[in-house]
Amino acid sequence: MEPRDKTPAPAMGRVFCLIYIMEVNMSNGKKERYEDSHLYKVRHSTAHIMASAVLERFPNAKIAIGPAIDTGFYYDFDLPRALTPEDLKEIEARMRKLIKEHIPFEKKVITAEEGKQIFKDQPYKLELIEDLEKGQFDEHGNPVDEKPELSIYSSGNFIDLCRGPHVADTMEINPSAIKLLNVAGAYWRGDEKRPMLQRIYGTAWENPDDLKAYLDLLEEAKKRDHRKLGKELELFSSVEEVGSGLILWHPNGAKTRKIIEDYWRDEHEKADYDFVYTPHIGKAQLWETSGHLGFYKENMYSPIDIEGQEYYIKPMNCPFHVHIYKSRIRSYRELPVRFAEMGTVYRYERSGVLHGLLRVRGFTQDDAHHFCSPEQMPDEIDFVLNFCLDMLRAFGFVNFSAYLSTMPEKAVGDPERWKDAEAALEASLKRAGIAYEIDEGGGAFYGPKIDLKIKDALQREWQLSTIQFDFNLPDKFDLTYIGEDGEAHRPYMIHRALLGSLERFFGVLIEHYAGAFPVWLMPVQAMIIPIADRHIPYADEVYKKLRAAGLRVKLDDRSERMNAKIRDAEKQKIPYMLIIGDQEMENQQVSLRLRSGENPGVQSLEDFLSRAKQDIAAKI
RNA sequence: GCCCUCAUAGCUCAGUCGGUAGAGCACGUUCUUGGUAAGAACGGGGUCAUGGGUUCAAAUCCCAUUGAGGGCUCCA
Repeated sequence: MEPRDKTPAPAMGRVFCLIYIMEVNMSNGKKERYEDSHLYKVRHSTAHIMASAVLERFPNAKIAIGPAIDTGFYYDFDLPRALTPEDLKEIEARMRKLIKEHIPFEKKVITAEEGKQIFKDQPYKLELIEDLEKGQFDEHGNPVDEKPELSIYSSGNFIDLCRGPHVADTMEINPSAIKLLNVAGAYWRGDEKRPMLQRIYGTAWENPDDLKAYLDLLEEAKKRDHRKLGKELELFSSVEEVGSGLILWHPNGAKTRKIIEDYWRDEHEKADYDFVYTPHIGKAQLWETSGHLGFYKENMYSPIDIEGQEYYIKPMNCPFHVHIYKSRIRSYRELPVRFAEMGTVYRYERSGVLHGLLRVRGFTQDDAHHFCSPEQMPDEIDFVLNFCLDMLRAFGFVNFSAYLSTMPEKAVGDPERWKDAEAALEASLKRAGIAYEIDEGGGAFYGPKIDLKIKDALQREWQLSTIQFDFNLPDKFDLTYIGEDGEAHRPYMIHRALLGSLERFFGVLIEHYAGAFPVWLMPVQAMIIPIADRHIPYADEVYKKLRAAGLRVKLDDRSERMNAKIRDAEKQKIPYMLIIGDQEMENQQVSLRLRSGENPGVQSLEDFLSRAKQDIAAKI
């Protein structure tokens, strides 16, 4: 099956942070851990300065925690009223003023008693002290082994319970390299049952140039936002009347989706997958057996009554594929069996988590289930991992990393099989040369897994693919194959999604290419632009020839100026513009302009076609 | 689901102190027939998200609902 912890909604993954800094380059060319870097101290210290500024403005504010994060820092406050953008400006101005006062940061080790006295008006700090006193949790609520030393840092009038480290003095903070970004709600200690605090996010860098580079990157990310481009390029929409998290694919998006699906199908065909189709609903009993009603019910929609029987809309495809496997006796000779399906599933997601194409309620997984013998398992993993990487590479993703999640405390299945499976997964990752981290105990209860992450053009990481073992469903559905020995054996089952879901994959694709997809994926590949009406008959001839040659081409015969037509085509990111005027008509040529603004110029139709075909074949 | 913010023409947005609406783009018509990123004129288009309330009067103030955005939580 594909229980809850496999696939959050649309697609196995989430956006990680914008720039994921693991290491920082130092002036001597060496690298150091981010947590040990000066920048980390700068950010953490800037968070304190911010808290100090907030307390000046709201003397009764209750302060919670304020760590450095990958691209800056935040601090959580309990305030008498909601913060406004004006407040942020004001706070930021005060911070600059404070920084320029060259305030030193001073550390002092204290006892819990002293701490309780110092923070007697700060309930959140008192709670932290009590937890630290018990030696159980650090300031982020993470469990700790030893009873830690309590320390406070003071900077000017501001005192905070803090482990540090900090800069020695605000001189080390460049007041022109900080900026407050936004306010958001955040639960105290991330617990939705506890009070909602106001979190101020800010960013801080070593110098104004770095700050500017970061803000530019945020700008660039905004420009690439798939929701914005989806509207501009008429790729998809979702409307209130239909329902949130439900996607309408418009003709342009549908065209690209079909190309993706066709390619996917061809590759699976070549790789010995068998395609299957399965229904959108299934009886309650099916989901009872699979365990979904036990473990996944909160993500499933209410049942439908059909002649007194309960049916559920499918949140996953696995039980259906399992039944196809089960439809007759299987021999070891036909293993591995691979069933693939673009399966559309529906999952309940809380309204607040929905996000464009990246987190939706109805989506199509590029799903498949492999059934193999234990002996075949290492090869099968190798195969599926490489198949996955090739698939992603075809769409222009070349940087990968992975998480390998191993057996959790609560797990089904024989620990020996877990070990085998984990070893096979790890060996495959090594052979494929993928950098991976091990998430110890992070596997699903039914099997270990590999989650693959890709890096996009802005170096943002996205998790799309997942390859998972399942020791649960073969047992639940009593799957067998007849071995050489004539006995029934339990097959291994792997499920995998390469693109994740078409919705999410398309969203990532849009952002990766900023809508300017490679030619083979573009809904419209070439726009023919006649300069004057008298060129339309020849332009139409060109149009027909290119269409006949298999190019997706359009003719712009509006009574507009050529410049306007070029502008519109560029805005639609159409790769080739073929301009046709008197010269071209006379010599049976076209004048080629690219969406990059490059102008290869006048050429024969044949030359253009062979160029286009080359680009399409090269997937550029 | 929770906190905050938002919802005005197909799109992007303006609309002051409460006095029943504007721009640009897009669209339509006409003119224009041009050489590598916006030619011109005219025109159509709005129950100001929905439902209540306050008020002589609501796009504007209040409440609820729906949807969206930034986060949190969930997903892991």
